[in-house]
Amino acid sequence: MFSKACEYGIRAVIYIWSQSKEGNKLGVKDICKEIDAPEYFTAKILQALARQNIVSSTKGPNGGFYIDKEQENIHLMDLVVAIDGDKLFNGCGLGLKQCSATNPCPIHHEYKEIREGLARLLKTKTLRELAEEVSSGKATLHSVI
Amino acid sequence: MFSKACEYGIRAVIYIWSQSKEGNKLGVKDICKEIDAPEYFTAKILQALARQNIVSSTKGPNGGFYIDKEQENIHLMDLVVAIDGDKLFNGCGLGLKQCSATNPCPIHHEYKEIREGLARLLKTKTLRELAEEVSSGKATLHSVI
DNA sequence: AAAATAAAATACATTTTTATCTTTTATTAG
DNA sequence: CTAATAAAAGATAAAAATGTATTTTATTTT
Ligand code: FES
Ligand code: FES
Repeated sequence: MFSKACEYGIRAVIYIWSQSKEGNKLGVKDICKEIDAPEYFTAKILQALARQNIVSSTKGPNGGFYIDKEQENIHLMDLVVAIDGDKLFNGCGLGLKQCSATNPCPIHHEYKEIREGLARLLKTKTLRELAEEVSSGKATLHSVI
Repeated sequence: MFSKACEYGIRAVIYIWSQSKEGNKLGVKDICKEIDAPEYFTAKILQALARQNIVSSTKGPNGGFYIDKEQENIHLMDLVVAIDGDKLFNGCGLGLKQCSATNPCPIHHEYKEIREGLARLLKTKTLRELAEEVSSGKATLHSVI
């Protein structure tokens, strides 16, 4: 469904959110240890997200990634689109060049429902809510194998 | 969502179904022209599907791909799993090593619904139904750009 | 039996995704 | 100001997905 980059990105950002209290910043190493993701690869993803203003970062001692006031109303959808683009939400399930109701593929109507259900989920959930689930212990960002 | 291989495979098999009347067989070239898919790549996919008994084939003159009596009750789900596996239907949306209700990721409950909705769709639809949509002109297997 | 046909198998090539390592730049602490 | 720190940027590499071409095998027609 989502790319690996997107999975790591979501987990990383939720973790940053869950730890982002008054100016507290997190280093890539810490993040990746917590969410069980490859360090250099995840760093690239976070850098791209910082460029797109989904998260904030500063260099130097006590530097790291954090959440800014302006980023407080970001939805999961924004994050996913920033990494994977919007093909998943517009594209045809069977790969036709364009999804269209007037020229539909055989699963268009049903697939559209699924696709829109997913979009609704991602648009509804804020990163704040998801982070809260983790902070409260109701959800986790790494398997406990 | 689905891999390219799976998209081509679904389109190809639906087309074979839509044309499979009394012993009529279809060559890869014809199939790919109709569904606008890369020929050699699609051939591989169809060969794999033939090995897994999702479609039938014979070599030689008048040979090609066709649907056998034994393949008449195949659902779209069988086809998708034969090509892409079942990770999409079991795996965690955020890439945790295992999806589990007792150790859920922050989107587990909602994602599970989406995932199961998709599975329901694929399990409900038979290839016969989908082919009928195409035969009757209600749906198409290639964009009309 | 020979020629023609079309899938099957094999080999190869390209592109995209995922992952790692090194160098540079910005920031802060001392 | 200097040294230490951590992200940013750039270079490489490995793996997987996608795509193409060639050879082999089975089948049928003549
Ligand atoms: S045309 Fe295929 S999903 Fe809309
Ligand atoms: S644990 Fe993530 S979807 Fe179930």
